[in-house]
Amino acid sequence: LVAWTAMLAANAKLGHLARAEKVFNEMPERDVIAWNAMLAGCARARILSRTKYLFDAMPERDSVSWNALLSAYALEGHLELAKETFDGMPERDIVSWSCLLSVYSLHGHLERASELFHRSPEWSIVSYSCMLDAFSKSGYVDDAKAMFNAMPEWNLIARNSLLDAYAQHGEIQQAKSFFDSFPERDDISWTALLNAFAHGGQLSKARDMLELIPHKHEPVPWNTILAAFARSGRFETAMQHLHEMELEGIPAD
RNA sequence: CCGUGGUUAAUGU
Repeated sequence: LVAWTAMLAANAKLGHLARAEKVFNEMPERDVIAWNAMLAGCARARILSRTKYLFDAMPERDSVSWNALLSAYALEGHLELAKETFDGMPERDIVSWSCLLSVYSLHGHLERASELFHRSPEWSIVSYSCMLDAFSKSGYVDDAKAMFNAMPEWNLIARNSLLDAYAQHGEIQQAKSFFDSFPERDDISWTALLNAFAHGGQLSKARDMLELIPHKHEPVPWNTILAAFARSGRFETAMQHLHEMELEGIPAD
């Protein structure tokens, strides 16, 4: 059962919904975790009707099922349905709270996010990260930083979030020294750093930094620079950059 | 106290 569910979840995660459903249908038995995996697959594929249908058809539901449904509504931008789901849950765990918080954060509702954060019975690293993003999105870099400092522990996502806050506001020095202090970095860290230089008016420096990225052929950092050239009205440079991308074998998507 | 685990929540164009 564990192996079947792992297969199911892997297919669902890769977006192979049909294969996931095939596994689900062929499984000799299904427990609530298998149902939840199938539910999450539909949610990720953004087939809301199927997600809701599965949810209603499940023989039993736990908080993971409810959280998956909440998350499905959030993905589709149905804030009210997400809220109704949250309110209608028989019990709310720490993920339920951070899930609804993420909905408000992602959609830029700082007031609602803040209210929910303070009403939460407990905070996880995700709750803090969501609030950090909510502040950052609304332009409150200092509050984002305060939220970061208030966290009991930090991971790469939290660090990337604050780095992105600096980057979005073009605070190059802050971003640079913060980036240098990271115990580990991923492509998102690098992209955020590029963005700091791009938004801080040092576009050619940002371009040069593409060469320093460990995974040089990730398309997102290149697209970031391309977008920055376009925003600044340097269309000739943008076209040249696009040509360089072709030469590097980076597909323009 | 720490680590691990078949399903759900947070970061870049």
